[in-house]
Amino acid sequence: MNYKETIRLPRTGFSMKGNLVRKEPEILEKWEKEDLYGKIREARGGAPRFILHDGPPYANGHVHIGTALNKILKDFIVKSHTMMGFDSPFVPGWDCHGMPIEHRVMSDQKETGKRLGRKEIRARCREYAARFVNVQRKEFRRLGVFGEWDRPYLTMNNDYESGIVDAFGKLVAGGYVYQGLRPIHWCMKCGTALAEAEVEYADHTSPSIYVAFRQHEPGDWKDRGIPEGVEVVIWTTTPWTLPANVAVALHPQEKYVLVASGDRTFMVAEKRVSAFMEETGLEGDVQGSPIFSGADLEGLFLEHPLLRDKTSMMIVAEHVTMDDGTGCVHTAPGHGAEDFVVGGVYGLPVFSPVDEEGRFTAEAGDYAGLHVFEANKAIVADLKKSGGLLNSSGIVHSYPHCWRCKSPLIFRATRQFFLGLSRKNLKARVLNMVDDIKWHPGWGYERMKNMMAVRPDWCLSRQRAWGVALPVFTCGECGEPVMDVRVISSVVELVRENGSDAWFEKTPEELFALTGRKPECPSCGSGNLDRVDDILDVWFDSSLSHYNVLRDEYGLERPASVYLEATDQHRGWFGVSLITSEALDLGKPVEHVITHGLVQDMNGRKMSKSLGNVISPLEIIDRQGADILRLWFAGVDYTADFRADLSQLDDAREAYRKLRNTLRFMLGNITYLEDFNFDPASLKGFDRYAYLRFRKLMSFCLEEYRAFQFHRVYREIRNFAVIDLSGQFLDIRKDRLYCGDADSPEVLSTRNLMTWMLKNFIMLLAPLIPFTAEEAWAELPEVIKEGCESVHLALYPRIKDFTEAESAELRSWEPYMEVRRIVMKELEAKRASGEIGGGLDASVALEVPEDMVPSANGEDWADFLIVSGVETVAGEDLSVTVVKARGSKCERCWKILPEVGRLEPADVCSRCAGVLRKMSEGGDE
RNA sequence: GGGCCUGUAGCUCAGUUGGUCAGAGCGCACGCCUGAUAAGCGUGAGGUCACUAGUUCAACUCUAGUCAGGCCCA
Repeated sequence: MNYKETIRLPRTGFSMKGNLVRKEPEILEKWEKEDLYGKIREARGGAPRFILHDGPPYANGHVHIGTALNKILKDFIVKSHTMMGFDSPFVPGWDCHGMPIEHRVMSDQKETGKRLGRKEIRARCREYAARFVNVQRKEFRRLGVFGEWDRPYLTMNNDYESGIVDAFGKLVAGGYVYQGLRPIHWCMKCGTALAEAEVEYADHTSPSIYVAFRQHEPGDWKDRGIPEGVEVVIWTTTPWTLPANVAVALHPQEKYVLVASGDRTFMVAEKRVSAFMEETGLEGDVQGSPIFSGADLEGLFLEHPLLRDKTSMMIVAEHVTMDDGTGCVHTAPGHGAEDFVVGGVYGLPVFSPVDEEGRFTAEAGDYAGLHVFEANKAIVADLKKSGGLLNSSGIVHSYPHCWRCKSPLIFRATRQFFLGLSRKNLKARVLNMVDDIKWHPGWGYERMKNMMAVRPDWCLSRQRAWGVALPVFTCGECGEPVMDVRVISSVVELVRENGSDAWFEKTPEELFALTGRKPECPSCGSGNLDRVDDILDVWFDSSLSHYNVLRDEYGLERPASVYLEATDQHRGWFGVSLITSEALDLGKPVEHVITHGLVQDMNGRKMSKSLGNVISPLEIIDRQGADILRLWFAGVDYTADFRADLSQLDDAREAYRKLRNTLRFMLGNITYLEDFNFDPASLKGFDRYAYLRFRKLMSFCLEEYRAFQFHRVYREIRNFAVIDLSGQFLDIRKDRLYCGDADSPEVLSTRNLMTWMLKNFIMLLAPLIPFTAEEAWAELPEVIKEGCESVHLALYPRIKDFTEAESAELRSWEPYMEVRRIVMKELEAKRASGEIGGGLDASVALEVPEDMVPSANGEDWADFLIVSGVETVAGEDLSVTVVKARGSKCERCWKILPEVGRLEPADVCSRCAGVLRKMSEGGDE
């Protein structure tokens, strides 16, 4: 007879196939329709706060794998902490200003051939940024990330811009802001500064000259053992920068030698001697001694080759190479980026006597009025006359050009506004703040300390259009900067009402009129002020998110609990945020800073379109679903760089399938649950083991969620599903759940235990795979959901630590599990020899220690081993004998037992006969 | 060149303060089951812990260096 109808097979609407691509959008829609996020906020109102403050991604392009990883990790934290009982709001943000967007807009404009004004450019940039905020918002939501998507913070919003101006005013008032010179790429034809992204490199023919510098104060040189009359030789391709020369840089460790040629003696790097003599055509002898290192010469002075009243200092710098030139590098801080940096170290003046059109100013003496490239000839001629010129030729090399007009660029020092890190001991204060923040992983501390310590003053001004206007003036008479705190305060209001555009629409008179005054230069008293039309560095924008966003208006407060960004943000957002927070005297902006690695391809290379190795998260979502992507990310240790390969996605999918099937099986079995009444104390046998194991899993996972170690959560959950549930508990308990007496305490307590585990298991999964967890939650009977309509509203239970007795109890299972392993091997051996098929074909004879004879730690031995029968005897050594089970197969539970055939009905075992009898009496099922 | 980081089975990860720590899951191979079935169960084969040299009675675990790779600077 077929007894299938008399057993409780799993039944559930939770399908085996995920169908995530179809289901996830439906769940998303439901969440939004029912305002789940709002309900979570409401439910956690008044709970302890846990604020993850979002570092703003750039509003350009689609979400790529790196931004997806970042937001998903953030979501893991927010969701897990929400379920741990914290009020954990998430306000996403976007960085909207800056070069990349302006560059895109300008490129589009270049194609149309139209030249746009600033107002138009800004409007188009705003439109562009807004478009991609919308694109990315939709994509982030689709990833299952919860947050205030309808009320994000945008750095281009009036409030935010206004806050930037406000903060800038406070920094001015605090004395942190100063004007100084700094060399930048400059297009003489367009008369504008260029950002790095606007520079194109192309071949260009430049002069190539070798110039000898004479000793200044030869006595000082002699004191260091250098003969009088030795000349130091430099090589340059920009003769016109020689008037701005203030130093000659040597490499500190490289060797420098003397070369006697005719009646002169030159000094060059040992490694460059032959190239130097070959190119200049000079003949001479390299002297074996003396030999100097660059460091030996530091601090000596040379005569300036062109300007009689100036000198040039001997300095050392690591950027000096032995690849070209003489190893002695002409240094003009006004005309080179590296020169500027090393000049800063020595406190050298930034001299740059060149105007916007590339003509020398009066400061250049005889060269005044000459265009710099024309001046090359005059300078070469003068050097020749003075004897300083050793050789002059030409060189074709890669040279920076303007992306717009294609003409060659120069480096030119311009007046810029800086945040002085040495003002009021700011850097030291920030370094102290670093001590006060917790860094995850711990080495983030060292990295931040080291980076902050060598950080130069922060150049805040940019000669661009798309950003927040720098609210300052310069005096038209004396040229001094005018940073008027009262005007800035008024501009704060102006910008709050009208955005930063308003600055550009008003004259200095109008701007001063906001304070009821007339323009006046505090230095010279002139009323003739020029509005500075620079914008602020975009890093300044994002650095102020703590100031603009961690406040009531967003339902947040400072300090935030956590910042979480990729490791490149140590110098970036983390660093600049600390600086402004300290400079504004606000204390630390955050308690914990977490960093994750960058996503690379399988070979550790950066993903880029040109390499064709890009993995798109959107494609994965479209084909597999967001939960698969999330599970993939959950499995990796994000503290290291993440080498992403599509093959790993197969593993994530496999893990998902296993988790899903395990959920499905349990859901299918609790269909028969009537009352949820879970009492751990009433559990018996193997149920106790499963219970203790699950408790251990829970406390482990909650601890790891607290420590932001998601890959450990993932590993434990996955192993638990594979080993403890699928391989052990569910396999062992299948017989009881299917065939046992429905009213028996064994069935009821096992079913309650399983229900309890299932509910908590879904909750553990919820932060990682929020869609699937929600889908499973919906299948749970109302009685056990305790009124939570969504799993994301549920709270993790408090899990008690193990008592000594419980630890001992769990340990007491080890020998039994060992017996089980050995029996499995024996069963396998019998299977291989064809004696048995399934485990129920077998009966096992065990020789075990005396205390193991009565039962498997309170569990029925046969059930524990999933065989038809077990006989135990006490023995010294463990021994396992597997034989074919004797008796007949019970047609209901499929065990082979001797009593089958002797009862009524004749084809079932005694347990099943009893159950059948009861069923027919009770009439149920 | 500097600061910081990474390198354990094909893949993703465990391996507290040096001594049964060379492990897990997946994948793979082989087999079983057919009442979780485009499921489920079992068994098995895979690593000289990037490399080299030290310290030590003992090193994946400590020290130094090398190689490969990453981020940020220069």
